[in-house]
Order: sequence, then C-alpha cells, then structure tokens
Amino acid sequence: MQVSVLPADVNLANCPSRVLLDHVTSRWGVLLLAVLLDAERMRFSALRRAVGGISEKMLAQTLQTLERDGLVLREARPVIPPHVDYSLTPLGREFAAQVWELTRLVERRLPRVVEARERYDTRNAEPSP
Amino acid sequence: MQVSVLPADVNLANCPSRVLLDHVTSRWGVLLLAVLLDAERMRFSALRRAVGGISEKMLAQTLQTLERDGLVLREARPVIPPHVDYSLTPLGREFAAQVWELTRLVERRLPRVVEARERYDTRNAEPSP
DNA sequence: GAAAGTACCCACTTTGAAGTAAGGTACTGG
DNA sequence: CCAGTACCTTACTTCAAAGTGGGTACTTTC
Repeated sequence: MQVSVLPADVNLANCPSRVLLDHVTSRWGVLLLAVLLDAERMRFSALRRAVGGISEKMLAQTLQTLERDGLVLREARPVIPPHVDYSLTPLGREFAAQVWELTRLVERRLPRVVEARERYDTRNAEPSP
Repeated sequence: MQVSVLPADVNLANCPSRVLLDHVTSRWGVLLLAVLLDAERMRFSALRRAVGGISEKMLAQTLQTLERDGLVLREARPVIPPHVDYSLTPLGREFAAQVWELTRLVERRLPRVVEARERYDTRNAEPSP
C-alpha cells in the first residue's frame, strides 16, 4: 500500500509545515531556541532570567510546544527543590542555529532599519492637514 | 554631545529590536520575504497567488510594514490598470536569506517533527480514564 | 515564623493579529 | 453596459495568544 508523503510546502495554505513554522517563529520560541544554543543546558528559572519579559506561563507553554516537536529535551531530577534541565536536541540545534543567526542580524541591522523608518515617515508625512 | 547608541539586545524586554524581530518573524512576513528572494520582483496579485491563504488586507499591511522597515521596495507605475512591483532591498535580502533557509529547514525536517510529536503523545497519553 | 527559591498548573481577562466583507477607481474587453 | 482586472482602504468581527494573579509542596535562609 502506497502511503503518499508529499514534500512539505510552506506556501500552501493548509500545509502542516505552517504550524511548525509558527512554533519556531513564535514570539518566545525564537528567543528560547537562541539562548539555548548559547547555553548547552539551562534550568527553568535561568531561562526566565535570560529571556527578558517572558512570563512563567509562556515559558512553560513554549517549552512544552518545543519539547513536543522534538526540538527541546526536558530532563527532570526528582529532588527537592525540583531541578529541571532544558537543552536542545540535535534536531532543535538545526532550528536554533537558524534563528540565532536571525536574531544577531536583527540586532546588527537595527540602526539601518530605524533610519529607513525615519525616511519613510518624513516622505509619507501628511501633506496638508 | 554624546549620543548613546547601545548595542541592540533581543533578550532585553524593551529593546526596539524586539519589534523588528516581530516583523520579520510574523506569520506572513516570513513567507513574503522568502518568496521575494526567489523571485527578484513581484506584483501584488502575484504575491497573493504565491503565498497561499493570505488575504488582500494582510498582504497590503505586511508589505507596508516591510517597506517602512526598509526591507521591501515598492515601485508603482501610474498606469491603468495599476502596476506595482515589489522587490527586496539589499538590506531586505539579508533578512530574506535567513528566513528562506528557515522555511526550507522547516519543510525538510517536518517528518521528523511529526514523528517526535507522536512519540510525545503516546508517552504522555492519559494513564487511567 | 516569615520570606524566598524551585518548577510548575489553573482560571480569568485582555489585547491585538487576523479574517470577512464591502467599497473605490479608472479603465478594457465582450 | 456589465463584468472583470489591479491594488488597495475601511469597518466590523472573531479568536487565539498572551498577561494577571492565584495556588502547590517542600526546603533553606534570614
């Protein structure tokens, strides 16, 4: 029996790859992958401190999504107080490398973008109120 | 007078780079940048056809955001019917190259992610109903 | 004995991103 | 003369993402 596995295409509206793309480009997903690439392994509260502004809820939720997708490995040691380590899987490292580059590019090119916005705004200023 | 230009850091909650990151990782922003990298130059309706499921509103809105950020160049020829070409600026090409790689990686690795999700779901199935 | 660290979960509310639908313009082809 | 093309804009609505504030269970430190 023939199981049809069409190649994924993000440009198709109902392609499952869209969901994965949403996960790895999500607001907190990008940042978590990037810091995990720098860190090898991190605890919950260290991640919370590393990613400015993330809430505990969103941290837990995003980590679960990435874990389910096989990008993040969760290792809990049943001690008191609880000790949980998060790290990237080999698969996760592939994605993290990409988004890491993207975040660095964003940081590097921000000044140019700010200039571009200023140019755009003066060019498109209201001509006559 | 000293104008302080701190280096941008996406891990800081109130860093302006967060906004730019949101733009280039937005649902439709990623896809538009990626198709524009493949195409050199594209018209509005061609983009609409290329990116499955995008509405005219979101297409116009996302293009405006990317244009304002200096990533996309809009060239309108005042003819009837209107003819508008969209292309990447050199700056835009840098970002597009990154997200292009990311979309290809997503497509390539989707099968592994699907497997990972199945493993996760059976492992974490409800233990006793 | 009170507070803080540790890693969460749950319920509730808010926000904003996105979808839907319609209108508008100035023409061309049937 | 009506439909269609091309490129939008505006108004209204919806829905999921995210924020808020609480609780847990146990230990160590002040």
